[in-house]
Amino acid sequence: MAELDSRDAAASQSRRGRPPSGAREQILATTYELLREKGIARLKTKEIAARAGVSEGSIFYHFRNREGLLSAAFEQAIAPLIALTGQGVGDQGLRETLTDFTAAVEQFLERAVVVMFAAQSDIDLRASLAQYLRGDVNRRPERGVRLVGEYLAGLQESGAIRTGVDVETAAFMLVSSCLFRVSYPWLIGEPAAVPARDEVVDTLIALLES
Amino acid sequence: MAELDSRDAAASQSRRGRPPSGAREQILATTYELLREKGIARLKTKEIAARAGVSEGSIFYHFRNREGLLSAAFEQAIAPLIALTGQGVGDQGLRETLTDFTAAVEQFLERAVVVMFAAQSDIDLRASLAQYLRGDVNRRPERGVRLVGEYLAGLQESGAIRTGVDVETAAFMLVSSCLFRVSYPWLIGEPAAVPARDEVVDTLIALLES
DNA sequence: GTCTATAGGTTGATAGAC
DNA sequence: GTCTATCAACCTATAGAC
Repeated sequence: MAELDSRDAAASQSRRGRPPSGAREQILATTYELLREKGIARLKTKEIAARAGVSEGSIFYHFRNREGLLSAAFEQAIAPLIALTGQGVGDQGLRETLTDFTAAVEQFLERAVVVMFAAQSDIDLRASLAQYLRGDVNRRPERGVRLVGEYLAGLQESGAIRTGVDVETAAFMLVSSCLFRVSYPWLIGEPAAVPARDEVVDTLIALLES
Repeated sequence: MAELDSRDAAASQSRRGRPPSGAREQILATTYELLREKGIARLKTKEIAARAGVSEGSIFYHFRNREGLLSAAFEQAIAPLIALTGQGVGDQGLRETLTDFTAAVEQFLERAVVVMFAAQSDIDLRASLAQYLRGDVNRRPERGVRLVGEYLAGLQESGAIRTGVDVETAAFMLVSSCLFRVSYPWLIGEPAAVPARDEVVDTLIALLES
C-alpha cells in the first residue's frame, strides 16, 4: 500500500500551528487500507484504531464521526486526480502520449475505484462523493476525456490525424477501457482477461492515422 | 423499477410442490429496490419486510440470513446476462448489430451495476459474486467482448472489414464504453456527459471499414 | 490531543404459536 | 409458511481524566 504520509514535508514546511503527531494521517491511511481489504461494511472504528495504533476516541476527535472519517479518506484517494487533469497532456509523439496518459489514468483508478465503489454503499456517501466530484471541473470524469480529445484535435488540425474521425469519442473509448480493466479484478477476483493498454492504444492509432 | 415477478408463469407451469405465495419473490424485488435507492449499508431487514408486506421472520425463513438474501438478490439481477451472451450476436448489418448489442449491454448493466457495486462493500459478498461470475463462461465480462470480436472477425474474413485491425480490442472498447456510460450517473449524480452509444458505434465503424 | 470506560441505540436472528 | 415477541451482540459515539 502506498504511503500517503506528507508528515515530514508538512513538518519542515511550517513551524506555525500544532505540530502534527501523525495520528490523523495514520488513521486515514489505515482507513483506506481496511476499506480496500475488507470493504466498507466491515470497516469498524475499533479495528481502525487498533491497526493505526491509536485509541478509538482519537478517531472521533479528529473526524467527528464515522461519516466524516470516510469522507476524508475518500477525498484523499481522489485528490491525486487533479495532478492528472490539472495540467494538459504532454506531447511526446502520439503513441507515447496516449500510452503514458492511459497508464496514469489506470494508476489513479487503482486507488480510486476502492472509494468509488465504497461510496455506493450508502446514499449519503454517494451524494457526498458526487458533490465533491462535481465541485471541480478537474475532478469530473469527462475531464480526462476532453483533455485527450483536445490533444487529438490539435493533431487533427496539423494534419497528423485524418479528418472525419470523432476524436472526442476516440478519447472516451480510451478512458473507458481503463475503467473496465481496473474494475475487472474487483468483480471477478482474477487478473483482467482483456486487451492490454498497448493494444488499445495501437488499435486507436490505427483508427486515427491510416 | 421493472417487475421481477415470475409468479404467474411459475404457478401455471407446475402443479407439483408448494404453490408459491409470492412472498419470496416480493422480498427479492424489494431488496433490489432498496439496494438501488439507499445502498447496501442502509438495507435493513426490518425495512425490507415492511415494504414487502411480510414479517421480518419470513425473510429469515426464506433466505436463512442477510447474506443469503443478498446473494439471491444479486443472482437475480445478474442472471439476465446469460440471455445476452448465451446466444451469439445476430447480424443485421454492422451498424445495427453493434448498436443493438451495446444497447443490450447497457440495459443489463443498468441493473447489474447496483449489485456489482454493493458486493464491493463486503469481502465475503465480493468473493461470493466473483465466484458466481466465474462459474459460467457466459457470465464472465470478457464473454461479451469475445462475442463481438468473433462477429467482427467473421466480417474481416469475408472482407467487409479491413484486415490489420485488432477486432477483439475494438470490441473491448465498445463494451468498455458501456460500463463508463452506465457508471457515470452513479458517481456524479448527473446524466452522463460523454459520447452517446451511436457516436461510439460510428467511430468504431470508421475504424473497421475505411 | 490522546486515552479509558461506558452507554445508548440498532439490528440480525431465534423461538414458538398458528 | 407466516406471524409476533424478544434477545443478545455489536458498534458508534460521548464523558472525563491526564
